[in-house]
Amino acid sequence: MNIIDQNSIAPLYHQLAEILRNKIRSGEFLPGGKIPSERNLMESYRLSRNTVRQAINVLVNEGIVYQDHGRGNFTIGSELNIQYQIDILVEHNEFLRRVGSIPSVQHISTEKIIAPDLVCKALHLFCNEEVVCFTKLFSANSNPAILTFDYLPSKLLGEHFDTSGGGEAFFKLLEEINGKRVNFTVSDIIPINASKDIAKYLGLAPGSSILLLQETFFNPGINIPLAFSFNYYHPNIHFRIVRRRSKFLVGIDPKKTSHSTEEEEHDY
Amino acid sequence: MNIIDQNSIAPLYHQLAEILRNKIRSGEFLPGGKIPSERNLMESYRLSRNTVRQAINVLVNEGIVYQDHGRGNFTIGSELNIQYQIDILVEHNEFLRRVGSIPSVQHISTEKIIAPDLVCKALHLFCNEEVVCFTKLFSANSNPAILTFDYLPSKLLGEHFDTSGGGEAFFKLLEEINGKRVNFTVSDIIPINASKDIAKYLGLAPGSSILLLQETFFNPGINIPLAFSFNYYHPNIHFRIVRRRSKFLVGIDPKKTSHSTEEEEHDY
DNA sequence: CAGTGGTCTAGACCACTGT
DNA sequence: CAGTGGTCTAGACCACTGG
Repeated sequence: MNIIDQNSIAPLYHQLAEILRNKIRSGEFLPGGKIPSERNLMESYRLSRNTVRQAINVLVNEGIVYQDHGRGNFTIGSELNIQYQIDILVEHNEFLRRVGSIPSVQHISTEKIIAPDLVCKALHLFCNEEVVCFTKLFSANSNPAILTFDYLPSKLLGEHFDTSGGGEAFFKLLEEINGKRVNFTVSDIIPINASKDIAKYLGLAPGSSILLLQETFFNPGINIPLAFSFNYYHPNIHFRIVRRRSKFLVGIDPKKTSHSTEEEEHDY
Repeated sequence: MNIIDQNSIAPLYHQLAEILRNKIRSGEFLPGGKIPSERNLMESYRLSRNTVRQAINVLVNEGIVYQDHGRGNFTIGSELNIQYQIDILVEHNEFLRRVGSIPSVQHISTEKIIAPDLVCKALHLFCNEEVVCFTKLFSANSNPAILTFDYLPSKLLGEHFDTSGGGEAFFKLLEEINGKRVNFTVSDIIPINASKDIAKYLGLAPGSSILLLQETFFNPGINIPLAFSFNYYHPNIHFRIVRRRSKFLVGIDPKKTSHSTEEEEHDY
């Protein structure tokens, strides 16, 4: 699929991003190497410059391409490949797949319980409200990778209660129930020592240092938390971040606001 | 500064982003509230729609604005404010300032040492190469927040060796020396138990669970690591991530490639 | 239905890089 | 200098939301 389909539902910039992404993954564009110039891509795919740039922007945000003014656009070197990209919302299975693993999910339990304090607070519930907790273990190549506890208020679940619910992404369940698309989540990354139970599931020694991701799911009408998750990560899953430097000050009360129409470039 | 300066060095979209950002911070745009529509902003600031969208895109990427098709653009609710945004590269001081703290830096030491193994590997050095290690403690409101160890190969430093180098951002030093702009870094987030030394600097009990950020600095000609840092974070510094859901499949070898010009929308 | 964001085009000029 | 990415405009049409 190296052709843009003008009639596809998928936007052109997305199709082009997909094409370029595949060429990077397949090695057709060498790691650290140059990709065709934007004007070149315009002609090759019969797209406007803005659309080409939009596509490349997607790849830049994914951390697999970088741009160098006056020189060109380049792929990121192979040793810098993302391990766990944390600023785009896709399900755990997809993440594991992306780092080259064969993912699998084991459904451990589905229980109605009184919401733990933290969950209560995160979901704006009353003290003794009931939630359903889905417990799952995601594995990569049969090795335990992520242990998840997903909490959903019983009142939202209604008649949907279903003890199976195995490999499904939590998103999908949320959307079936809620009718609304979950379009973002907010997570805190917290370092903890694994409890005996958690360590057992992840195949670690009790007390091992691991990462806990506390995630709250929101629907488009924000400020209304829908659900909450604890995600415990096996140390083999690396959280890797590409931080790009923004060219201009991303400021809060700049120190020098005295000059009226001063340019704002700072080197942070 | 609510006016766009057409003659400023700063791009128009950046100026508009700054204006909107300030209105969000000041509370002029209520938390969770709607901001003016894009067409409205076009008129108010005499900008084209694309430029307005580019500005808003900056804020979306910063996690302080979200977009809702057909409804409008909204600010993120106050309780969701970013604690530590990890996908834009600014110096630690600026981060601390952004979460409402008064930052300060204590320069602890500058030493020439033989590169530790991890540093050697990260910087592609020979086994016994010499590096300079800058140790600093960043505080927020006088409370210890981040302990950093910055490593730079001696051969890059040349005559610049300077035992002071206190509060300067590591970036700036790198750029002075290297002449090139550091434009991104790659970091791994690792959970550890604080050693006695580290715990002491951060005012914690030895063995406390904390986050370690191992960061490698690259210059635009990528694949050439310039420098390396260990950053130990006090648990009071929260790492918070906003994950947005991408509307389209961000795919690897999609399972269904059978259909020739099939649309690619999937719900991950 | 009117109003909103989402996508796209065609064309322009600027700033930076390397030869 | 030619070639590259960076910014910007003016205008168009689509898709989604809500009354």
